[in-house]
Amino acid sequence: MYAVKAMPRPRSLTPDQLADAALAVLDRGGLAGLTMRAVGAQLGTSTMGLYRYVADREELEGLVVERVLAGVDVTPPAGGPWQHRVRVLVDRVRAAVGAHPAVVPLLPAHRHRSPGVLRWAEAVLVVLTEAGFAGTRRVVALRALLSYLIGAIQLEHLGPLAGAGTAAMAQLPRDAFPHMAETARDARGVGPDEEFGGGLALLLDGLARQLD
Amino acid sequence: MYAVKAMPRPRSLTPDQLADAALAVLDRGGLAGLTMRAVGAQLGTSTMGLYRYVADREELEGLVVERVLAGVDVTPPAGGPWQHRVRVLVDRVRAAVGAHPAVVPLLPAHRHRSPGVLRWAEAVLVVLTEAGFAGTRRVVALRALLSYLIGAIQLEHLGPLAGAGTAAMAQLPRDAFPHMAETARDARGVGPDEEFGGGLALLLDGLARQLD
DNA sequence: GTTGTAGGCGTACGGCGTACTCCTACAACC
DNA sequence: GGTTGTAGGAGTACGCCGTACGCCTACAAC
Repeated sequence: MYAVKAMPRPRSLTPDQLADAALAVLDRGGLAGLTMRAVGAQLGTSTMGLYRYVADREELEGLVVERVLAGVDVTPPAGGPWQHRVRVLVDRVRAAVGAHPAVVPLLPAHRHRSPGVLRWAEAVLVVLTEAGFAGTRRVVALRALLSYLIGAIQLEHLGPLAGAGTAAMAQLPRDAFPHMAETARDARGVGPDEEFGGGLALLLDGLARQLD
Repeated sequence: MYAVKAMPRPRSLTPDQLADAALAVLDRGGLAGLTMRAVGAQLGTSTMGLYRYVADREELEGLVVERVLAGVDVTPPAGGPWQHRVRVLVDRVRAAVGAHPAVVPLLPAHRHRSPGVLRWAEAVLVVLTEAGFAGTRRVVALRALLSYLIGAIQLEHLGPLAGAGTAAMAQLPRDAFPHMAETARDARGVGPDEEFGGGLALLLDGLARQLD
């Protein structure tokens, strides 16, 4: 090992500061507003200075996703039936994302390299394992929960049941879309929590049936 | 009604041609390659000529999504138990998207204004209604199926179980992620069809339990 | 023919991500 | 405390992107 001849100038930003700044920009201006220039300005530094910390914009997005997910408590809930414990873990993610809706489009692409997601998944697996799942069933259970979570979050924020889409559906020609029109009218009484929780309950019921 | 004094030059492109060209570009170069210039070149026309047919790039993306979804047969399967009928409808969407994986990132944003999705949803509702679902339950059932479908498709194409993510998970430190490491090893024996079908089966089981 | 409308095309602008170059601050050594 | 080497910081510039705008032209209706 060679002797170190000189140590460079120390870094003036922490990754956390960078992530915070990027998240602030994202919250303020949406995904389209999340540009290298905007984040640089937010930090009071030059645009290109960011590249000392991230390789490219994609990595910056990853930091933002991680920042949002870092707010999720991944300690498995202590007591109660396993369905309740899973639901709590799932709801925590939904709540964290709900606090920063603009990250929703970033989730699918950055999910699989997020340490936060790994820790969360480990917690879910703890609960599932204690409930009696193992092997292929456990694999499928985790993936199904993750699929539903990702999909439902996107539906909720990119096309909410209470949104214009449902209103338009309610006015579809009744002859061509009889059930859609009726269902859209029924949907007016269903809130986002009820919708999300109801779908999750279906999945959990399906899982419970496997344990019999 | 006033007499028409002159009729303009007729259109030289059909929306179908435009959608086909855009889909070809997307299949060839991925989402990043889908640019107005590239689609113009594909059609042998100028870039700006496209704006005679679409208001902006977003509308072009919508055409592509619609084109892919147009390949989905939305006639409800005739016989068999309702679970099977739903599964067939869901699988058709998965197959259509699987033929053009690059559209996956476009699905969430364009789903809610796609006539193809409306027709598909109507078909699912027909089956659900005949199975005995109505009111809020029917609403939640449809949204849950859609959530799972959207989420599972994205997981499948943006972070497949057979991909690098799972391999990396299998090598996680066993002390910090005991269940993840084990589950990742278990996952090596689970194919994409088994994964998708297994998760869907959980949802359908949960729905079946509601009917009792 | 003549006419009026809309299609086709090219130019140009602002904004993006980012490669590259220069200058500078600073920890480690004598 | 001066010297030195390294990496940080800032700025410039380039090649993309989407798209606003204006000119010319093809063509159906009269």
